[in-house]
Amino acid sequence: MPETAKNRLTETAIRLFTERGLTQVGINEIIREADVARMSLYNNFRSKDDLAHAAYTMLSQRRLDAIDAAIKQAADPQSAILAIFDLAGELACAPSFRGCALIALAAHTQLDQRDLTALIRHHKAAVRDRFIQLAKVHGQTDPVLTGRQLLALWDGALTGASIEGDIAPIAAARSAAAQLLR
Amino acid sequence: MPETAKNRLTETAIRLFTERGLTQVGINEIIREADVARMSLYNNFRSKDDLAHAAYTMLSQRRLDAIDAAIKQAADPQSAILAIFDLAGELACAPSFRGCALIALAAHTQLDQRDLTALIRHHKAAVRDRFIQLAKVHGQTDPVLTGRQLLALWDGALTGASIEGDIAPIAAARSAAAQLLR
DNA sequence: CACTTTGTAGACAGACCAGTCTATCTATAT
DNA sequence: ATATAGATAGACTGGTCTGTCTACAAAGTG
Repeated sequence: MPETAKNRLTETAIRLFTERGLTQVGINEIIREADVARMSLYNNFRSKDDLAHAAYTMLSQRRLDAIDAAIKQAADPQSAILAIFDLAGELACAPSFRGCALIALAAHTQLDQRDLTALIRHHKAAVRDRFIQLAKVHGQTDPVLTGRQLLALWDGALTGASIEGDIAPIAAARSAAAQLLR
Repeated sequence: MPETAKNRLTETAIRLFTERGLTQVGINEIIREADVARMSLYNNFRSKDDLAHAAYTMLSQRRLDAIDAAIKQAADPQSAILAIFDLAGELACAPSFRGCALIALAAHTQLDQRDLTALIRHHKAAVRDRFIQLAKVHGQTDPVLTGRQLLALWDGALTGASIEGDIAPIAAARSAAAQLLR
């Protein structure tokens, strides 16, 4: 990936938005941190929301890629599901961890920001579909229900770990996932 | 409760902060909706953060009171836990439902707002303690772990319902709670 | 009546915000 | 050599934000 102004902007936006949230980061800070001129932002993106859409899209894709990589490495569906929760544990170990950035984004978006709302829904649906698929292969009688249960545990684990500043909620959610698969 | 300016401010702040989040509501809107003069805010509260602290404290207490009422009405620990998830379902039916206001607050607070951060932690610890107590009375071998699992389901349920605009995540979390208690 | 409390209306300061515009610079490709 | 495309710095507009200040009004209490 070349070091273009556009890429520096997107990467910086991902980092700052993840750390503090969409509405708590101004474009002045973004262009300063990205070491880019103000007009380079508006030549590459229509608006701050447009940059946010690009940044959160990339963020979502990377998170899904990490989940898919964890699934691929696992020997069976059950260990794949547990590996996904281990991934949450790794994320939570970063000092700047502030929970799931997409959940935080949901708390920052207004109802009229349809594109961002759709992005959040799409991301959560994608994670849910992976859980459902794994539950199905694992032989659950109602894989859709189990998938939804696992997603609730996942979201609750990341949220709880962020609030408490501890990975105990993730460990608990992981064990609950294992119990649900028995 | 008398109709003082202070009470109108607190109630209005609770409503607006719950609907849109701390940083998305300005004091101009609050004083307009509360039908109160600007100085009545600053005569009763030191700052916007001070008003927020009062509003979210009351909000947290009301949520805990509702949980305690649901517990009291239930015949046994298991049905008490399920009743708490039914409470989530009722909350999610409100047209202005936007998920757990304390989780949203966590997404809006900066690291230097210690009072608000402590309030969020305290609230989640209080909910967790109720789950732990119920798990204990229900005879779980590791009630602290079960309590943490139930809290993760609760947080994930409210978050999921808010994002999807549907109570399916709450129903799934409720069924997962029932499974964990078996 | 005098005094205090509580509230009101609105101007104002100082900071920050997103987004526009201009003028200049630089590299590359023709 | 020149044209083009991308980048830069920074002024500027119009708006919003929190918080302060002043001057005034109503209402209860001694």
